Amino acid sequence: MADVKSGVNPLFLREEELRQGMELLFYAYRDFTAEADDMLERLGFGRAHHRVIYFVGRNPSIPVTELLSILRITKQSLSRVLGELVRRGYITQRPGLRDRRQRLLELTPEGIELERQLSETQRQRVARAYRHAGAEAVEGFRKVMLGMVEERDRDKLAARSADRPVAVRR
Amino acid sequence: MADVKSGVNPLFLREEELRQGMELLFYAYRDFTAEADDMLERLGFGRAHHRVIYFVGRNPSIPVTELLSILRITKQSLSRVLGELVRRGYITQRPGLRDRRQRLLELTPEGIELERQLSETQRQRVARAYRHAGAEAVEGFRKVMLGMVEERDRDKLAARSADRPVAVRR
DNA sequence: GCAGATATGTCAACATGGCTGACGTAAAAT
DNA sequence: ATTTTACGTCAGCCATGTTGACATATCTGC
Repeated sequence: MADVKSGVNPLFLREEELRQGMELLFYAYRDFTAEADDMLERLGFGRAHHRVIYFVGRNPSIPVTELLSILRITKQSLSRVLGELVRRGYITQRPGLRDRRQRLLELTPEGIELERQLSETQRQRVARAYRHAGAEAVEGFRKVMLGMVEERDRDKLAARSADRPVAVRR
Repeated sequence: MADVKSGVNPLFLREEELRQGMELLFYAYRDFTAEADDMLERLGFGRAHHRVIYFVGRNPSIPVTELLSILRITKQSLSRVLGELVRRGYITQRPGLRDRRQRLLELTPEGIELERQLSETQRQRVARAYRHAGAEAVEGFRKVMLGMVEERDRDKLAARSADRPVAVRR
């Protein structure tokens, strides 16, 4: 009775369902990044620069180590792109007050403007998808996506929907 | 009365909501790929090899051009990884019957086994996220993700959930 | 049947962005 | 006083993306 063709096989359906989810991740990420990549190329930057600009803009005064733990790359890889962004005037570094070993990162006004432009198409893409799918679907999207993320990063992300400061840095 | 702190500003909330969605994409993709990348490295392959193996396994007898249109890379980039996979016995090529210019790609038994191993952790991650979020959330996830994908690829993906062959190739 | 388009492959050269390992300095923590 | 931490830097390697040019086989349209 293992009738594969009729789809009564729950294992087959499950596998198919999971593969569809995997593919959605691939396709969505592919298209999510494509437009910003074009813009970056015209500026002589790459996707790595965008990630740094994005997360510095999102976490003003972030120390280097924390940025590394978000990006999950080595400090050498980061310092290459970070150095360019600092030299070209998009990011500034200042020593931490409590811990003067730290270099706290901030976007300059130019950095803020660049971040805004770069993320604009991406925000629009997400906005469009949210609008078409509806509020309930968005809740489901968040739940599932959060479940894909490593546990140690979940709180940080889940907190984002609340209307309160997520972290306090001085 | 533009009280930013109290969150009554709908623009602020919307922006925050969208940025959270963007970050979910980044974090989920980062963690979705990490485990398989480790396994690939041990085999002397990279993520690009995985993508090729995955989509060839998913679309048996796929011609090269179609694979290129899925991956959105140049044929030179593809031919490098594809060549290695063919040489190392994970993929076979055979001429198309209707169009003998085509090289239709198939996984060998070794390729099927490798694909299974590589995707196993990813399937588990998706399965876990689906299980914890529930069926309704999964529907929402699908809707939103589909809305992020370029329109021309949506049909192909949406059809996947149905229990019928998606394409017929000979 | 010929001309042009298409599917594929290949070569050379280059850029981006990962990685490792080694080493150095300043400041904090014990 | 020593060790640990935060950060930076140098040199070099590898994977994977790019462009442009060119070759071959085959298909399609007139």
